[in-house]
Amino acid sequence: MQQEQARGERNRQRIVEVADRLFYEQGYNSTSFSDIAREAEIPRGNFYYYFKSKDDILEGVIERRIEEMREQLAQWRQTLDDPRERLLAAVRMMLGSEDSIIRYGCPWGTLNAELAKRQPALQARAASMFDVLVEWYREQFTELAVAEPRTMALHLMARMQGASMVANVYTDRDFLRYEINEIERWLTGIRQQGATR
Amino acid sequence: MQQEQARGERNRQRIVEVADRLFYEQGYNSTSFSDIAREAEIPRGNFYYYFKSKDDILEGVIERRIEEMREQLAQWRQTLDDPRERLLAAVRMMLGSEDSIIRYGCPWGTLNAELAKRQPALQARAASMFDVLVEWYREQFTELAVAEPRTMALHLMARMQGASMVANVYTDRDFLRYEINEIERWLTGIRQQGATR
DNA sequence: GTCTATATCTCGATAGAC
DNA sequence: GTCTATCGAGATATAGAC
Repeated sequence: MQQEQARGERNRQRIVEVADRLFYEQGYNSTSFSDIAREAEIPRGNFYYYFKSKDDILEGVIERRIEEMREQLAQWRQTLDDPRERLLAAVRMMLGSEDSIIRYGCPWGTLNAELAKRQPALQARAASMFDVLVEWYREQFTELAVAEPRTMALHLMARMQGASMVANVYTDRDFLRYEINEIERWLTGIRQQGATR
Repeated sequence: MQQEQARGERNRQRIVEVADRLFYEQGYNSTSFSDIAREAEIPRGNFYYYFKSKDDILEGVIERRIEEMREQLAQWRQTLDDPRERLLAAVRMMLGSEDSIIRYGCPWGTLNAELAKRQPALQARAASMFDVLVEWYREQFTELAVAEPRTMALHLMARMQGASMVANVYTDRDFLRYEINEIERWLTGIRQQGATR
């Protein structure tokens, strides 16, 4: 946990890495231990030494995704002075994931949508991934002195989710780029205290 | 098929109705024959008399959804003269499904997102549900003499999908209403040949 | 046409040898 | 700590009596 890495810590980490990818590409409920075991090259039975259940692996995946996002957000906050530029950087991030978004949708949105159906407790945990990003958006809108920064943050999320969803349904890269461009135009045009107008 | 309804046609129809609801509330892969059999009060074994596989039931569900949507769209086309009013009617339809959208997301979007992961052939069929609506949107935008009507249609779909997704993730009825209102404002403000401006 | 019984498979999870 | 063997439940699908 501290300076010296536990013997099994690497295995645990590898399980989470593989599960993260497979939960995204296949969905949570459609990914079995066998799938993860095969790709992580770790016997099925060993999983229960590192995690007490499949839900527990999901917990690890969510924590991992949150941590990665926090680091990315902290970096943008440090390197970019203008909150508007920070928001634009977050939107443009989607361009770097074009291929996977078109094939599998947004990793956060699709995970939440799947869990919302029958696993509300797990979905609530998955929603915390959204929280990290929404809260960061809200901070940037607040710095921009925009009215209702929280609502603006949710609106930005909705625009990105909608773009990902439709691009995924139609496997349409051009539309994804069009929508990203439109979101950029919207952000660029926002005036202080001008709300959405 | 024609005037006289086949003996088993009612059972077939009931299976599709129940499956339609359960695929929405639970997801396609997480809904079993037992689930459908229980609620439709039809023994598991009988399913294979009416459908040759689970995929075949999904096919029936998709056809049913498409048929219902076509009827709704035809009605709006008949009763509303202004294409802008028709689009607004389609957007406001979401208000009538608030509760279910917040709980389970958009029935079309979540089904497509689920199938896109590992069942591309089925997803392509599910995308045809989107086609019906997108094509109808496109026709209305064309009548409005807006530039790039097909892109506008996809954009409208994306706005609605994004609103549903975020409202679902946060179980946030107020945000769904806010987004619907914003979409209405956007549609109302569209000028001919003015594109998105 | 309708239903019961069941085959075959895979799932998440556990027991226990080493 | 690591691995094999296996459990009980539940999945889709089928066989065949009525």
